[in-house]
Amino acid sequence: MSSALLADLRARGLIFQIAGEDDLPAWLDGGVRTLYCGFDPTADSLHIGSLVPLLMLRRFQLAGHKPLALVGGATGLIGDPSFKAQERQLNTPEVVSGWVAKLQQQVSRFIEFDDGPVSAEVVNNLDWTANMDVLTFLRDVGKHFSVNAMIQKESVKQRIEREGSGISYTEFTYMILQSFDFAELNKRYDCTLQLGGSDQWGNITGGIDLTRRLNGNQVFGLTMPLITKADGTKFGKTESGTIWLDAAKTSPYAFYQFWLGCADADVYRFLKYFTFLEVDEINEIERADAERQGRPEAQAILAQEVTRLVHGDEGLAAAQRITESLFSGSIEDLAEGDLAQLRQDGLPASTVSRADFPETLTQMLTDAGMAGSGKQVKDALGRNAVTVNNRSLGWEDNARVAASFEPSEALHGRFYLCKLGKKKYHLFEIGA
RNA sequence: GGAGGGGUUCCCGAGUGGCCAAAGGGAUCAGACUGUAAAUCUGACGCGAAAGCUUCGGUGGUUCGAAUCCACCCCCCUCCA
Repeated sequence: MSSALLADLRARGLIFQIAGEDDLPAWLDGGVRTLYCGFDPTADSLHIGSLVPLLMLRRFQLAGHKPLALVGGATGLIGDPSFKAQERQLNTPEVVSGWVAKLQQQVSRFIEFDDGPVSAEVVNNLDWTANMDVLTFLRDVGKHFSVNAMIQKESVKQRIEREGSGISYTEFTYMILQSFDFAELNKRYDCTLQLGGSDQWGNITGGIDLTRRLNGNQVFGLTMPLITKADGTKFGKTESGTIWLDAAKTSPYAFYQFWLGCADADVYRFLKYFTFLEVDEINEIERADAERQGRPEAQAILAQEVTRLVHGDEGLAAAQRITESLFSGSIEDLAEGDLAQLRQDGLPASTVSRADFPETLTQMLTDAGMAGSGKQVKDALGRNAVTVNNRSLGWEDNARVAASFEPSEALHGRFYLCKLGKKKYHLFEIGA
């Protein structure tokens, strides 16, 4: 039943370390097991960094195990110091609980809740920590931890040893809290496996030790590799910031574009990490791409698969509609309804009335969010990198805003598709 | 509580009285080349169309002139007690 799962995960490169490696395959094969992975509320949405663990829960579920998604209502109040260079700012309980509610909803999209014995559940560690008093915590939980061992953990080492940083007692306690979660889930749900990113190894093994001491049970841990990019830059961030899972924060279109822009050197690896396509299938794609000249197909497949997983068929369709019209089609062919639809679909857009035109294009495009400052627009104009409905504008047009948005050039009387550089589009809807 | 080190533009990091909007690197943006790639090369990179305006932890002061000197304050780190 499940050593096949481990083999698949290994083939995908999704396994970094396993605690209890010798016994885990047999344990998984022996029946329905409950496993969990935690997600701390550090923002009002998860970002794509959480995608691998989320899909991992689903992979286990598909293989016949019961996943628990833990949203850290308690741990989110403390802050995980693991491999963080600096102490983090505490968020207020109100803010955190608001985030918890959002994450619970988000997490739920990736796992199946109505699936018999392997039905997923969402749990919150605030449930078993909120009412625990300090003395009980210190006596029943803290007593099992050796500070000597804790300060040896790689995850907090730089905070303890490196000059220029430090760690508060609060954050130092995080590991104990997370360990307690595992022991508690073991007791409540018979949970015997914890998943996490490789940065969670220290916290996971802490939980394994505590579970053994508190409950006398052997439990397992599995970590996934840190997602890296071939060029060494951080995965999941772009020029415009974090790629969120929330459609309101990162539109399906932007999300789709993110994956489409994936480097050749990364794309096949990412297909294995982020999709449910079979490894053989992915290898086949890679071979086909290698034989073909020019543009590989893998990015399009990756973008399609992941966007569908996160935003559903509708979100994917919207993203592809926009992409198609901007990069392949010609904008003159777009029907009036299509343009309105693009706006609906999440193409950056704004409505301006002629009476409110600013003095300069630099102002107008900066206001629209197309550039961070007028200087950037100036630079782009100077290189003929700005177009409005396919007509290129130059620096000399800067003060001629109205002339740049000639009524006679409007699409369907009111739309102007403005492009800055090669990829940045903005739809202006201009009324009288 | 004591001693010492430090806080510079997104990040790292130079800069100890004018030549400093502040070296260098990274990141980012734009152009060429391309595949809406990569690598490479070029330009931009506090704000502003410009005139000009605002920055070097904070507040005051010295000076014709301060990121640089002085005073006080805040924050961080290390060691000692």
